[in-house]
Amino acid sequence: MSCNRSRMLKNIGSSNSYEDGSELRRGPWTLEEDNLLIEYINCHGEGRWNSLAKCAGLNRTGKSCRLRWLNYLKPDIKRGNLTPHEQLLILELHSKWGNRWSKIAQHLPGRTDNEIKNYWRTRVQKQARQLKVDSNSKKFLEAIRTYWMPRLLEKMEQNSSVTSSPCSSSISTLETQKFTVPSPEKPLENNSDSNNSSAKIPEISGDLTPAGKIFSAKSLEDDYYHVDIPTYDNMQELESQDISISDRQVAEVDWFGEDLGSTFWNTDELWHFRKLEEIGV
DNA sequence: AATTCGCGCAACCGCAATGAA
DNA sequence: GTTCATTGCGGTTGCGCGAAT
Repeated sequence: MSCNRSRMLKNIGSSNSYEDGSELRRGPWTLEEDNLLIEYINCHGEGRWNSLAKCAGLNRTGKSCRLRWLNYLKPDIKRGNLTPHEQLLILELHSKWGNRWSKIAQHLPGRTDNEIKNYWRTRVQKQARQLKVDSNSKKFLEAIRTYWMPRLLEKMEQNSSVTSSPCSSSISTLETQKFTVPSPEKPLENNSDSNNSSAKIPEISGDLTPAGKIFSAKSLEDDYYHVDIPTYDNMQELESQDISISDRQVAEVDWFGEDLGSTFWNTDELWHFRKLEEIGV
């Protein structure tokens, strides 16, 4: 929800009472409250949220102040839609750690655990519902690996070719050359044949850029294919590369104008996926 | 034009972990 | 060692908005 939209909310929040009789506010934050919180933290720093709430003149719980600051007001919060790169990272890290939102968020600078959690619930679980499978099931993970991730990599390639950065285009070429996207015509053969390596996310070897390292993957023969989880350090290294800049640029020009979430599974893919289920793959 | 419905997201809640007194 | 306050985390709720009917 945008800041403006937040302020447009008609509900100005309910309230409970403090022991001293003053009102304890709940619900959406007002512009005035935001300003009070920002000014106070700018002067005194964050932490000790309960006393902060009182000293700042906010009739809010410390918890509420902390949440508002961390999820919305903090200066380094990145607003806007998640880039394909970030989405891919979320999918990867979730397959490794599950619902450890805060841990996942640590690897996406500027993104909050709440945002990632919301993304998972609204976008990813929506895909699972469409496929009529549990979002934690092996089948769904397989579908993510087979369809979703290659699409994200395609998107990354498209984005980087638009911006035509030498660095970013080389990265995406490196990745997508080896990443076989099942064609709508022949996905069953590829996916059902365990000896056919074209259905696998292949091992990426050689000298990789930071982005390439992040997404280097082993064969899908493992239940859960391995990815090198980026450390915060190489995320920062990545942030300094052209690829991340171009990602951001693309995001800013409404990359999500096309609803990525709802367009991942076209009719053919859904049909093939259900066929895979029928034959017990 | 009015109503319904689903989605996205900010905010809240409960619980566990941590640390100070 | 115990109690209490604070912090952090994951799950859930509720509301505005826009699309569909």
